[in-house]
Amino acid sequence: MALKKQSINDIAKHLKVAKSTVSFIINGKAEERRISKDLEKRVLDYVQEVGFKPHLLAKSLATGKSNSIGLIVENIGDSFFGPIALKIEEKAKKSGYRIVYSSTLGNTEAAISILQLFRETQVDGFIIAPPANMEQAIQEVLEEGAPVVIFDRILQGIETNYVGTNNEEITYEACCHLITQGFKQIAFVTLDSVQSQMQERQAGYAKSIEDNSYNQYILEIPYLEDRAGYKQQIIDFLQQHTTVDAVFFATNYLCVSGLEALREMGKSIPDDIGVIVFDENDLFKLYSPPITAIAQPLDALSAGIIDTLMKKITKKETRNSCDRIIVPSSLIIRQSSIRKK
Amino acid sequence: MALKKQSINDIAKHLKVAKSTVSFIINGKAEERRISKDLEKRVLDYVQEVGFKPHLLAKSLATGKSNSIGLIVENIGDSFFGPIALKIEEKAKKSGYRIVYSSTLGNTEAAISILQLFRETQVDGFIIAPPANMEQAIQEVLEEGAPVVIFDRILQGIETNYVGTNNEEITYEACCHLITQGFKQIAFVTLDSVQSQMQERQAGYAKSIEDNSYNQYILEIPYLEDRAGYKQQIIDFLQQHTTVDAVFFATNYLCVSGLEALREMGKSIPDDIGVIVFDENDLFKLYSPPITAIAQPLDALSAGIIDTLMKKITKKETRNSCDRIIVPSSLIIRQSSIRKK
DNA sequence: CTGAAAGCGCTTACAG
DNA sequence: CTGAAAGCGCTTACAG
Repeated sequence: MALKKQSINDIAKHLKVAKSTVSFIINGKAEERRISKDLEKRVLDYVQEVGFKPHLLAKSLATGKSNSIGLIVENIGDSFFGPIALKIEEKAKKSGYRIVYSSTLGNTEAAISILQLFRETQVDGFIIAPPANMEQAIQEVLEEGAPVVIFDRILQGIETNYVGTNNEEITYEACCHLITQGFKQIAFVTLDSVQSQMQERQAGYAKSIEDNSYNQYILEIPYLEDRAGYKQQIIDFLQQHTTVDAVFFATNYLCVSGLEALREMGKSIPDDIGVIVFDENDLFKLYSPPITAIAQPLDALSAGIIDTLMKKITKKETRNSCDRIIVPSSLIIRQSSIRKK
Repeated sequence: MALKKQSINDIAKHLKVAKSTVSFIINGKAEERRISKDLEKRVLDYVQEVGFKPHLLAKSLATGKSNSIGLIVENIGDSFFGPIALKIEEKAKKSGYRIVYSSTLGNTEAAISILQLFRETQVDGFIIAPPANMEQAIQEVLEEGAPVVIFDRILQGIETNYVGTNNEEITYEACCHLITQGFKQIAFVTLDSVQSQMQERQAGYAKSIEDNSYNQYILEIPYLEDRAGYKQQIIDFLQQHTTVDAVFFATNYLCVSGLEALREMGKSIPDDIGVIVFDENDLFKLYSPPITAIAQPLDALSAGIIDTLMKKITKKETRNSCDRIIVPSSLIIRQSSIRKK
């Protein structure tokens, strides 16, 4: 039953044909190479019989293609990156590509070494949600000619494909919604981060506040691997700014900690304080009261990502064409941001 | 700046030494091979200068090792599998291994084809949360001598390493807790699945009910890719069994749908109905009221998984030794299962 | 102390 | 219509 692994060589020997012939037949080039139907069938039958599996590594070495894509996200366990990784994988599979993934946890050095590793293993393309300061490392990859698609956040100064959402506009819209509801002292809780998506969200917030000549209350928290730490900083901040009557959380996990903080402080939503969060998940939907959330279109994003990458991988497009795809998010208004009359 | 890719051959030529010598030096075997410090330095310096990166695919082909591990989970976007994948990745990285992952979405055929693909790409080992009927496919992998660790659910009849939790005991404990609190008509909402972990959980439930001569109310739902469908089935079930006063949800996503169902039905927790869920996440912790949950020890599980696999990969242990590691979960009692006096 | 050579399993011009 | 040969980039006995 358990036959020893067969190589293309073994097959060729057994059948007394050249291994090049076997190779052509296996790869469906029998016709093109004008190999006789007879021989083709003999080879195919035997291949079937011994359960021959080509050695993909060897194939990759010979062809220079690995049929794999390197996916670098911040945290595969996160409620944004996890589901999007799943969708990317599904779509990649349809094109015959597999995914090699890794989480950076926001650490630039980790991200760079992952990138190196992926380069060394000859992935055919990269999908990256880059932490700060990865410009140069990614530039090197680009110079080697490998296609890369950046998503979620963009990097200044490097020419590559990008898929993201309308962070600034949708945040502006969300904050205006709060203002319309009568909230006046709106805080913005974000990461201490130069990442573009965070900056854009903050810009949207700032604009809405300025439009109405209100005050800005901004809490910037350093990225922590241990999320428990966020809660205390949010509590401290809210205790310092007691007039704040609404909070916009710029990421899902900041909001999770924020909800814990508000609960611990005994604040009631939305009576004491209104809440909106960027990103959507089960928790926000089912929380009491349900939390108004900005939902990114995971399907459209992942489709944009994989389609762009595939186009670059297969078409060998002219180097300088870079796609920028912006898919709009939607504001899902729930009780947490509705002022009772 | 952008130097063309150097191979070991280019280096050897440039330095006018044999490529074997370069290879030995790069792999730190200079001493062992008694290569002169002088030559070693010359080579190392040049390697540094041109930024040589070894071609890992070629290396793998030559050595037969890929330094990669295939990880097959049910759903990378899930609140159990996502975080555990992250931890596995972190630990694997420390041992110099990278992870190639894929989600099965509970589909056996998908799982088998993933397994095939991973075999063809010569991963050094497998970590699998198998759907039903994968025994044979996994058996074939084992016969090739590749180490595999099964987790979350076990497969009957195949001899391999397994890491899991004490599903039956902890479910029994959780149900007894409900009973102690005075709940008498306890329902068990589970998947229509032969997977061992689901069976074990159900056995724990059944035992607790039998111990007290109560009635069993069991709802078995087929695994759906679209989780929205669960909610209606739970509503229907509860409407048929109006005497049910507590529900045990056997997976996190069943509970998410269950909470939606209860909300839609206007049932109040725990006054109308008590709730316990297998698996822990932010939602359960922050729900109103907080949901009593069984928390699997993600750190211990992932450590068990990766340690076992590494042991098998590196030590080339005698084939027949199979580790079975059971790490106990803990019951986190919260308001959803506490009867008000 | 160092190098020439065979080999890992495949592909693909090239020649007949 | 089919095969011999070189090559992908590395490792590792083996020989000197």
